[in-house]
Amino acid sequence: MPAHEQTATSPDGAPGDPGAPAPDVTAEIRAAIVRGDFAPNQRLVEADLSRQFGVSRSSVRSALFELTNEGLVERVQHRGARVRAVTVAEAVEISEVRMVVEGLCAAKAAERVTDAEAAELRALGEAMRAAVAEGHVLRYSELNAELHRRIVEISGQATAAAVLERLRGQNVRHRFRLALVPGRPNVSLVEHLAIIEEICAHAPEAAERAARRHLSSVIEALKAV
Amino acid sequence: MPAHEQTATSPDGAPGDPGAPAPDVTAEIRAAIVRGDFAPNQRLVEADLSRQFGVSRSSVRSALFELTNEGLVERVQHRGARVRAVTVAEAVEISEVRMVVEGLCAAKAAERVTDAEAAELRALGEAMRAAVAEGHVLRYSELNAELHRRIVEISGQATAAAVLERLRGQNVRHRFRLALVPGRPNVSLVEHLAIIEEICAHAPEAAERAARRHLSSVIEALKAV
DNA sequence: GGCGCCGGGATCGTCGACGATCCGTCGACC
DNA sequence: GGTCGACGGATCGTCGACGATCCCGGCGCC
Repeated sequence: MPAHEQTATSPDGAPGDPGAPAPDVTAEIRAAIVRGDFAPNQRLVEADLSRQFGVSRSSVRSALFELTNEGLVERVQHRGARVRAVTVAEAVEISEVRMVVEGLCAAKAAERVTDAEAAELRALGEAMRAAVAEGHVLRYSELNAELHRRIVEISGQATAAAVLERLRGQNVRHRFRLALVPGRPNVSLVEHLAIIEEICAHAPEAAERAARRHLSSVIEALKAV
Repeated sequence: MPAHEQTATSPDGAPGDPGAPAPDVTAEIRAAIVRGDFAPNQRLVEADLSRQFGVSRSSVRSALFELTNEGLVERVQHRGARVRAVTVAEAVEISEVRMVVEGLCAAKAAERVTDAEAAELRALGEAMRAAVAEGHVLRYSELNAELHRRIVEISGQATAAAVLERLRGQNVRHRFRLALVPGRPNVSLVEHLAIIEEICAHAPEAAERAARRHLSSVIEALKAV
């Protein structure tokens, strides 16, 4: 029955199976934007996307709303949606907010971290060190995201987590570019290790300072590009 | 032609004028929640709201989505929406995030504030002082919101502004209760004046500390209730 | 020749109906 | 008597169609 297989991810003109649990169009469009299939400032016409993904216009519409308040899409009344182009200035602003909120999370994490979690963080740090040593930029980037995510998790701040989640999605593009700057991973690594150490030492204020120092360095690097 | 007039605000069973520019249902529901017409945890059934406000279910649906990511409404797949009840613990979390973000804004405002804006802030401070002296709690509360908003505006941080806007909406209820604590306005007033002074003195770090001190005090007051 | 007005096309906002999913309840079986 | 499974009501998610709004181009007028 190979002929019956259906590529749920392929955006062809499939008739759309009414029985299927509606594959998440939001996720698909988001992925397409992050991946670069939809260029910045490209218009996103509801009817087109509707045909392209094989779902109704309502679904596309709702997806575009969701992506709008994730900050990936811009909408103007009666004038449609387009992929949001995040300028460097905006990326800096976003990172500034991230700086203070992640600082808060680092402080809270330092207060609440358990021994098991501390060990986990240290293991992450070692993995990052290894990735940098071996020049695995992509791997390092993943671990980076993982570390930030894990710290927020340990902090137990649901509100901050939601805020950061949204902010982070907006400058995936700039983040990419940043990881490729020569020498950048080394600087970044040291800062990350410092954050880990302060959290494991249950030093809230020092952890906050370390987190802010790190993001501050990210901001400088952003400005330099 | 007085008979043709239509009370756009009255949520009766009017047939709904298709020519009308669709009064913003989102705003109406939001107002109803903030005002207390819809109690916390009350179920918000799309069909009911649809009849109640005289718009189609799709419009109500879209409004509920918007309110959901403003944090005023909770939604569960296939199980409907209800008014979100913000616990004290959540209100504290929200205020903690506000603390660091408003701290950032205060610092940026201190860097960018012009003389005209400084004068405006000082005038606001005086108005607040007068309101407290005369016991105008409501007036003070309004000026309070105005001050915070203005500082963010001066800071020029659009991202931070958006984040704060959303956070602020979520604990309107708790904010109300707080203003009524005896002696609270006096404490709050002093802190506000300190923020204003540091901003006007172009002292970013001091301004950030003052803003954090203020929010920190708000958090303590929240916990005490 | 430049400016303002007006139609055509494209696109969005709104609507009511259909199918799918979930919860509560009743009945049967162990 | 307790537990499991099936039925029914309620509610949500999705769909395609209609009307409204906006931009773009051509035409007339100054």
